Order: sequence, then structure tokens, then C-alpha cells
Amino acid sequence: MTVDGRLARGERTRTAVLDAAVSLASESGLDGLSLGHLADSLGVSKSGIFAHWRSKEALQLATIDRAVAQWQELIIAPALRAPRGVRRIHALHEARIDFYATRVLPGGCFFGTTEFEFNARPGAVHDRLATVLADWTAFLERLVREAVELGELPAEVDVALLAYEIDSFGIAAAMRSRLFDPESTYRHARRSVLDRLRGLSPDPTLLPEGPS
Amino acid sequence: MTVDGRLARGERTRTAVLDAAVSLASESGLDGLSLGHLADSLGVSKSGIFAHWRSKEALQLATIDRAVAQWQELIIAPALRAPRGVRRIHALHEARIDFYATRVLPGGCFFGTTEFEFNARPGAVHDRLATVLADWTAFLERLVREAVELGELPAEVDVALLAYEIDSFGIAAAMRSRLFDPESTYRHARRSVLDRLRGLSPDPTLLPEGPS
DNA sequence: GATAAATAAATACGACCGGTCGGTTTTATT
DNA sequence: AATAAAACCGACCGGTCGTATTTATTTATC
Repeated sequence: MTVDGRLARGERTRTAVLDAAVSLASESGLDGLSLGHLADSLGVSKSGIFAHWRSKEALQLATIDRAVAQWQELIIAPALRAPRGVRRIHALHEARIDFYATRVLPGGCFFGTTEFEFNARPGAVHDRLATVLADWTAFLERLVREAVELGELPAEVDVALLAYEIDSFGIAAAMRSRLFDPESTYRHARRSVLDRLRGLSPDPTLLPEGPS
Repeated sequence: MTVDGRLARGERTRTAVLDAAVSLASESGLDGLSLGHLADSLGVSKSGIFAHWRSKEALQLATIDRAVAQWQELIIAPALRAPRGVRRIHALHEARIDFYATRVLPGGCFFGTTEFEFNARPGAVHDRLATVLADWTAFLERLVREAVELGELPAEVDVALLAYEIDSFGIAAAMRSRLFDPESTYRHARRSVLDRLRGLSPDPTLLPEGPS
């Protein structure tokens, strides 16, 4: 397998551009993300960036995919290292709040910003975001279902409802933390999920008492 | 008290413009709200609109105030007609979900869209939105505190935390309902608050069993 | 009916937008 | 060493943005 250095260089550039695009879009949205700003923030020319994607929409879609990869790496992967069941659900939520609290992205949450931005605008970007949200929801529900199957949550639990609740606490944290007192926002976001899981679980000792 | 008809007419025009601005901004954000689009959607000239506000930022701030008035009228006022306590909290949340479900605004939620849009952008708009969110939070907490004082919620309840949770379920509904299945989203949003209140209240019969 | 204030329209400006193009540099293959 | 391909650049296009100025049209009050 020979590696074409020209393609490799392009791939590196492409990834670097998309990382910057995710950051910028978390602040200004996918629409506010302009080729000029993106180029300036990377110290390259506008056309040098544009050459990699055939249109702005293609760039937006690629940016979404990159954000998904980042989410997978920084939130989902760490959670999957926790044991199945309520601890994994808790680890996922904690990783998410940490992601917001450590300000990985200047805008806080790429998906919160862009999903609100495009929820009323038809088009390919809307559809891609809808798919991403559906996948994320299915993943959350899978984690909840696993906890039920392990007996760490009662069988009567409404899986989809609990997944909705947990995600809600995360979304609200992303939204409020930049407008409101971040510390109490994060404390509430962590507390709400912890209380919910401990309140439901037949064995609350699986989880810490206080927000870790 | 003599009313100057010229001023009255100006006020009427201004209100009509701001109503359209709230609708447009709920779809495209306060930044995407352009004077040209706004003028077109009202059948007037761009400068005819611009004359009423000295800058786009002034228009954005006025639009926020108008959205607050609309929220006050359609969500807060109806809730205040319910008796104090958990029933009022429930009525508030139901009015909110109804507001989303009946598609009063094409974008779903003005505040969800704009608060995510501006949470990472310093400036007057950010600050105004922060104040609005703080007022809304204080109002929600007041309703929860009243329920505690009435004995309809246990004294140990963390008022700020419960207010956070209730608002989270509303925010998530606004965000998900346009990308995902609206029916299940609204059902989850209603269920989550109802279950939470009934679970906490010493007298669950105050609230209906199923989503109304 | 005259007058002054308020409102609306017309027009234009500079900045920036996404997008195009021809040409240069870097890199791999032959 | 020659050729081809990919990456990258600078200049430029038409269009739209917010903004400003200037002119015309309502409308209330004297």
C-alpha cells in the first residue's frame, strides 16, 4: 500500500480546516461560518479552502461529520470504557458536561447551536442533522435498555422517555452555561441525571452520592 | 388625554414589524433576520423599516422585547390563571408545549434559537438575552417555591434544581420537535414534567394521571 | 387650508458574501 | 529529468448585507 503524499497532505489540510470549522460553527452557526473567516483563522487563502469542497453546503455537511467524529471520540468512547448499565449512562453524561465545562469548543455545543439554527430550514443540512440526532437518540436509548436488561433499572422504565430526560439535561446545560452562571448550571446538569438514575436504580450504590 | 394619531400609527407599524421580526428570527435567528427579508415579508421598503430603528442591533433588541411580551401573553398569563402550586407549574409547561405544538412561530421557539445563536457572542444582544433567561428562571423558581410553601411539594426539594429540570424538558422539546418525530417529542416533554411533579407531590391527585 | 411633524420611499455606498478563474508551487510517478 | 496531478494562491465576479442621505407623502394640529 503506497501512500500518495499529495493526497495525504490534502487530507491533513482538510481535517485541520474542518476542526477550525467545527469551532467556528459552534460560535456562529453553520451559516455564520464564512469561507473568508475560516481562511483567515487558518492563515490560508479563501480559494485554497474552497477548492476542497464543491460548495458551501458540502463544507457544512463535512463539518457536521467532523463534529460527529469529535463527539464520538471525546464523549462516546470514554463512556464505553465504563461498565454497561447505569454507570455507563452516568459516565456519558459526565463526559458531556466535562466537554462543555472545559470549553473544548468556544461556542459550547456544536449540535445545540446548529440543530436550533436549522430546525426550521429545509435542506440537506437539516436532514443530516436530523439523522445525527436520531442516531444519538438511538444510542442513548440503547444504553438505557442495557441498564434495564442488567437489572440496574426497573423493567417498567420507559426507555425512550428516560433517554429524552437525560438528553434534555445536557442540552439545557449547553444553552444556559454561556448566558447564566456556569457553575450552578453544570451542578444542576450533573445532579439531575445522578438523582434520576439513583432514584430509579434498585442498587443506588453503583453510583456516587454527590456529583463527581 | 389627547392621542396623537400620528404617533399611534407609528406604534402600530412598529408592532407589526416586530411581530414579523419575531417570526422570522425564530426561523433564521436574529442575525439571519435581514432588513430586506423583513421588508419583503411586510410589503414595504427596506428603508421604511430602517427608519424606525437606528441600527440593526436596536431592531434586534426591540425584537427580543416583543418576543418577551408574546411569551408573557401566551404562556405566562394563562398559567397564572391556574391555582398556585403544582397545578400552576404544570399549566405553565403545558402552555409552553402547546405553544410549540400549535406552531405559533414557524421556527418553534424564538428564545431557544436566539439564545443558542448568541451564547458565545458578546454584545448587547447577548446581555439582553441573558437578562431574559435570568428573569424566566427566577419566575420558574418562584412558582416552585410557592408550591413548596403550599405543601404541594416537599420542603426538601431543591428549588433551583427542579426549575432547571422543568425548563430542560421544554427546551429539549423545542429543539427536537422540528428534527425528530414531533408527536413523541411532545408526549415525552409533557410526561416528564407530569411524572416529576406527581412523583414529588404528597397529593398527586392535584394533577391528571395522563398527559392532558 | 396652512404648517410642521412623522412616516415612507428612492437611491446609493462600502463591506462582505459565496463562488470562479488562471496560474504557481509542491509532490509523486514515469 | 520529464510529466502529471494535486494543493494552493491572488484577483475578481455578481449579489446582498447594513447603513446613510435625500426626497416625497401622509396626517394632526393651528
